[in-house]
Amino acid sequence: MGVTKTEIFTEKQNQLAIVLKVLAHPARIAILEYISTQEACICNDIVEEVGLAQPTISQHLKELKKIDLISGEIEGKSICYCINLQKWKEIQQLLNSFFLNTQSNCC
Amino acid sequence: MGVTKTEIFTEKQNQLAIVLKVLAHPARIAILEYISTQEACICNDIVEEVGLAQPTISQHLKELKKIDLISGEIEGKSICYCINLQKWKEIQQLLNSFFLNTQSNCC
DNA sequence: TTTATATATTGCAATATTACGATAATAAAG
DNA sequence: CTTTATTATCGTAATATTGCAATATATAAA
Repeated sequence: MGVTKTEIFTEKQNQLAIVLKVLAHPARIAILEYISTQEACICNDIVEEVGLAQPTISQHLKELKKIDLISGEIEGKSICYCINLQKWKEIQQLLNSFFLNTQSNCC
Repeated sequence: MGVTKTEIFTEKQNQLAIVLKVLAHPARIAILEYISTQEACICNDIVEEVGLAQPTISQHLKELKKIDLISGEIEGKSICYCINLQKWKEIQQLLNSFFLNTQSNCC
């Protein structure tokens, strides 16, 4: 089939999976890392930095925006992408509690 | 195309993406959570617990094993699956450093 | 050896993802 | 208004993922 059976899982499990899925691509990891190193907000050279075609980067940015991980503000004719710190920390906590709650207790 | 251009990314970016991809499915999250709640090592009722067909669960377990996140020991006619704590902590650290290094400094 | 139980593998259909060329949309500059 | 630069969208090809029925494999019990 190719479609995930979300209905049999909990809200939390699905949400965590969605967030992880967005993060689970080297290009999107690279984009996030690159944005974070930029002093100013001028983040329109992601295309050159990452090395994928412009439509591909645009698509990846869209996915990051979809879960509110980054936000884009129009700055002249370019757009400034920034990490949404609140969401960032939210995800960090989501992952932390997952890792803390899920521990081995055998073997 | 549909194939990720791994060659243009760093080793770290690719590794992180692979690990996140494995975790990025509600069924695999559910499996890990279920295994962690089991007192003993007898973890062969994952199929009933999660609610997917047996071959599907087997496939998900295979992916978790592929990155060494779980290990399966033969115990009679069933197999005991356990979380690999060392790998678990390794991933946790990998994620932690990613989240610490990647922070917003604009907007 | 036969039967029952548990897990793995194979093969396949449905859907999702990745990447990019072509093109549209938007806004500053001339 | 036209041109230029930047980002978004559309359409499409190649590949990956998800899920399951059918079947294979392996081990314990009878």
